[in-house]
Amino acid sequence: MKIHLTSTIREAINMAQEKGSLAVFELPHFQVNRPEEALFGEYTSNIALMIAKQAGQNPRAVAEILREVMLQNDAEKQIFEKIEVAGPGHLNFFLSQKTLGQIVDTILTQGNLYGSTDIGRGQKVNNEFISANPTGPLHLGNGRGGFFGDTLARVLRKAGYEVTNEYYINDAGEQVVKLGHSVLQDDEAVYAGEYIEVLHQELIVNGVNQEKDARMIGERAAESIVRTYIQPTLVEQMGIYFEVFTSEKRDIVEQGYVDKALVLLQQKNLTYELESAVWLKTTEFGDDKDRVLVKSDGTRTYFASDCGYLLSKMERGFTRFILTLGADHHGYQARLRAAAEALGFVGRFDFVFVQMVRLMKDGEEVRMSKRAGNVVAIDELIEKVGADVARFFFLMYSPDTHMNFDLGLAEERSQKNPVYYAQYAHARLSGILRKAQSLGFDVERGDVSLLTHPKERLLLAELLSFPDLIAETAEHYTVHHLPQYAIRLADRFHSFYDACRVIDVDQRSLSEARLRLVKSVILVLGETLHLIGVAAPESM
RNA sequence: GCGCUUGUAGCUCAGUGGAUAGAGCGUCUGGUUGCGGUCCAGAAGGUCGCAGGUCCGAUUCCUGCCAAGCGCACCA
Repeated sequence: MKIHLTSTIREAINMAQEKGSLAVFELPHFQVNRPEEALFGEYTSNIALMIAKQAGQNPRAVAEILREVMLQNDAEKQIFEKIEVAGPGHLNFFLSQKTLGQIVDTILTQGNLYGSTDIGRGQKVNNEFISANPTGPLHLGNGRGGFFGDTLARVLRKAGYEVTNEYYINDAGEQVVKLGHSVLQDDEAVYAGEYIEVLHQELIVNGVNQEKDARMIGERAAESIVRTYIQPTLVEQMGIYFEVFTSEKRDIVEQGYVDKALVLLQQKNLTYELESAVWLKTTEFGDDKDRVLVKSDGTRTYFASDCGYLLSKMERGFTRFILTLGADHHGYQARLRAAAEALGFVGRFDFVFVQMVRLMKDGEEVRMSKRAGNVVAIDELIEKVGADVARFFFLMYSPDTHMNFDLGLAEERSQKNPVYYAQYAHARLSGILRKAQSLGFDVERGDVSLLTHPKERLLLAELLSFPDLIAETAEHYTVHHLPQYAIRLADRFHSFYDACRVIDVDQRSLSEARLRLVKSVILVLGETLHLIGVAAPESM
């Protein structure tokens, strides 16, 4: 609708210019704002003001001119009920009953596909997220990034992108050696927690061969952690599916990607030797200092592995990389971007940084976890508050916010939690439909032009904005707008429900119109909950 | 010292170059014996961190400062 209105305005401006009532100028970029509660339509706030500035005319006069032309154009289409000029030169658009009613037909025809677009058609997106070191259970930050990446993938797919969810396992570096020492429980141990105890028992005490090499032990422990903690948590608790798990050791190093990347960068003359180390000229691509690829002792850095990994992604034909990282990794952005460019990647490379989550209880931060040692494991939180609550709660907030998750509140007030509010609306809607069907109402044929109540119009306007929500989220990764939309839609529905009786045997035709609206809301709310990744229950 | 992120209602957080800055929770008042009360309507509560700048207009953009979190390796 946003785009539709924009083009309608554009058309009006052109016509006014042709008639000479507006000066000719280059049309600035402008947007039409979202539906506003007080109005049942949409409005643009600054177009007339912007034009007035360009054309050197009075803002209110410009708004009047636009209004006249648009009303003329609209005579046949009947998109608007009225257009008014208000304030310092704002145009308010009130959508017609016809336009609003059509949305129900559209939704019921398109079903789950309502809101889908093809803006991403032909684009292969690599969506890498979590990629936690295989040195312990997933923590809260991993959980937040995981939910984010997963829902982002769902939205991108709905917008027509071909998305590959990918998890990178850093199983070749020093972290694995540290893990090995930890499992051996020798002087160089760094990780602690119940899971280390378990691994110590399995691999050392009950180990078949008395292997003491830290790297060997670490590699075995890492495999075990991925298999017994990380993957079950992802699949069973978090509901996240990855198409690809890439092992640094097996898929990158042993497949020769690091070597290939080094050769390629050398051929491009983007490396140099200094103090017997090999450096990549990342400063030529915006980094603030060059980075070492091969250390003076001849071993490769982690960054060299990253270059190999980027090369492997490039060979798989992606046109866009999305990399969701913990905020503590923001320092890598410049060098990874530089590396991709140096290797010849020409697509879009987006970074999302997820800020840390502080778990609060009784006003104090909860730092320790029985299972995971000095961090809190995501599956422990899910066991406490449930997967739907954890997921919805994390997704509600922008990744930029340093969020405080109040555990006490989530546990005690679970009935008041927004996720239940949205789910309850879905259950209630479903209940209405069931009842209507059992009473023999025709839920297919209602005349939507009867939906003229203010609460009905507000609900319709909300449904109307769903496709914009999908498009915006796919473009700007504003995933947190989805839970907010679910809450707002549920809110509009409850308000409508309170004011408008749906099932009424004395007003059959009105009931049938409202039942079609109810069906539309079920579809859109259900789809929103599905994208968020929580249940859309038909009863609770 | 440099960099990234953040600073909006009592709390957790949305939002925006424009008309009276929003939601949930909490507080207060009312409604609802009716399609599922896990509901609805309303009220109170804000110098949008501080100070400058750009602009007709800044909470939004720019600069500086203050505060919080996180980074600044030939570690991963």
